[in-house]
Amino acid sequence: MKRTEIAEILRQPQVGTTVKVSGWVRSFRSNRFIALYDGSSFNTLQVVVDFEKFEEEFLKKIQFHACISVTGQLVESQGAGQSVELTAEGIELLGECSPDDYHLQPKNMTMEYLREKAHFRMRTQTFSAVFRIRHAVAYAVHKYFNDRGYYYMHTPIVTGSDAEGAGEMFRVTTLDLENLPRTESGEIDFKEDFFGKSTNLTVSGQLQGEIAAMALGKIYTFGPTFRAEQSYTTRHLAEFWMIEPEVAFFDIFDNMELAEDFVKFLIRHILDNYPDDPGLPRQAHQGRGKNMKQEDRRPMGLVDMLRFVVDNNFERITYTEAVDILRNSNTYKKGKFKFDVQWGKDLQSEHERYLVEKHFQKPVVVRDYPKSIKAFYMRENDGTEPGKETVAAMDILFPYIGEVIGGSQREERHSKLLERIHAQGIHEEELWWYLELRKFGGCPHAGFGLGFERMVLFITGMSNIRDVIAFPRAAGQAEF
RNA sequence: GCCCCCUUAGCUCAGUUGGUUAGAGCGCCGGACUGUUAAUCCGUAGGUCUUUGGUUCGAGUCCAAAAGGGGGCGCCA
Repeated sequence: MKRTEIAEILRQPQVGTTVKVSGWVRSFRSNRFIALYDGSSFNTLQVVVDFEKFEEEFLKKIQFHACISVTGQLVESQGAGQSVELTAEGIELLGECSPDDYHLQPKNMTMEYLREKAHFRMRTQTFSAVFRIRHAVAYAVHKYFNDRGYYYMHTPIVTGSDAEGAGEMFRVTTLDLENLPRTESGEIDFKEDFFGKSTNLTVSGQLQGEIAAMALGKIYTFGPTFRAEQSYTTRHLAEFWMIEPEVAFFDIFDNMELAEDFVKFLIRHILDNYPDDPGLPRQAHQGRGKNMKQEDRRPMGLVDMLRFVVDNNFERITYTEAVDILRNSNTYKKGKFKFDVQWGKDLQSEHERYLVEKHFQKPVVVRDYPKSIKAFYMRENDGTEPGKETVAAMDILFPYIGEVIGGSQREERHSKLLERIHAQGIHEEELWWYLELRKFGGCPHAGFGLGFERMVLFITGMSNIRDVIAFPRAAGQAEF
């Protein structure tokens, strides 16, 4: 007999029919009621067992997270809590799960404990919900761009450029580390390496994305990204997924509009299509308050906060305005910021959090940052005071998770770009192709990067980014 | 890279100013019950207090180092 997924049974219960379901045991109550889930739904199907029909020894093996197949008749439930249930006629034990040495238990376990048991944590209600939502957000990303005529580009994972402008890179090599080939002058001879040159894992698909935008007009990338930073925070990973749209003829304002609309679409997609799933992460989200300092607690429930973000316009300010707001704040005047606020210095997390959580109490888009603190490819703004040059960069700051998007209008003027490449000590030969884009049929364009896991973190209300990716890679951590 | 915190039963935790035999809840195991919703009730077992070294008459408790974990900062998405 062919098995039916639990989601299908719950969606359109055919009372009176005989069905076969397969799944894992979430609980076995009263030696009579099995709560069975198979991943197709957030909900379980109640299987009713007449214990006199089965061997006692057999029923004892139906334990927490054991895997079984059940054949039986769907009937209307006599109990409260579910409308239909399955009367078990035959049960097949597919996989035992002895609680003696099994890692999980039907009780609250800490996120830290489950992180160490990543091969089982998706079986919990919280993590299965998180990964269903993760899927849904990924789907929404593609839907959003596809519906608007964007093309999905696959940019390379291995890059020969070490000037992508976004942090430390992981080296990719097939050289024998015990016996490195050397040039006459004693340096490592990368001509002997697999690609005939030094290569790394990508830190951004943006530069190649720009190539595509200069031909296809509107593109986006969505792929793995690698940064070898020693970041020990709840919002950094060494391997994460990033979405990077790049659009020809866009300026910084078009870019901000796209970013806001896009992010709201993602959240709305989850609110509209997954009304059940946010439930458990929401509990996690509110429960986390227990060990938190008062000032760090979230005042709103998760769904309320998601609605709030979707229903309000993001606040838009310039970097210069942000500095003014911060310097005029009571927090600043009382000397309560750890770091000084000064035009020309980058905003610190505490400053961003003040703007978002205290001052505006909604997502904030900050633009026009000082040229000196931003990447070489960002377009220099016209008409700024000498010494106060800015670039058309923008960051979108969210409550609790900070920067979720970073983007800019790109410098499309060849001479300006070359100037900045030189000023930052980058070898222009590295970027010859990037420079040529400005020489031959270039145009104004803009784009941004959205940290996928940060978005999922925000939407699920989880508190550590390592809990929204199945197998987190971070400094000192690559198990599973 | 810098700073802080944690490590006691399978899990989550308590353990007073250093003082006899280290406790609880849940889980496991055994039993009872059988229309339950993390079922309930009764009972049993379960600990080299992360490791190493030190202080002390005496260390789960104090000190130092190591290992593992968590958090903050920086870097950013």
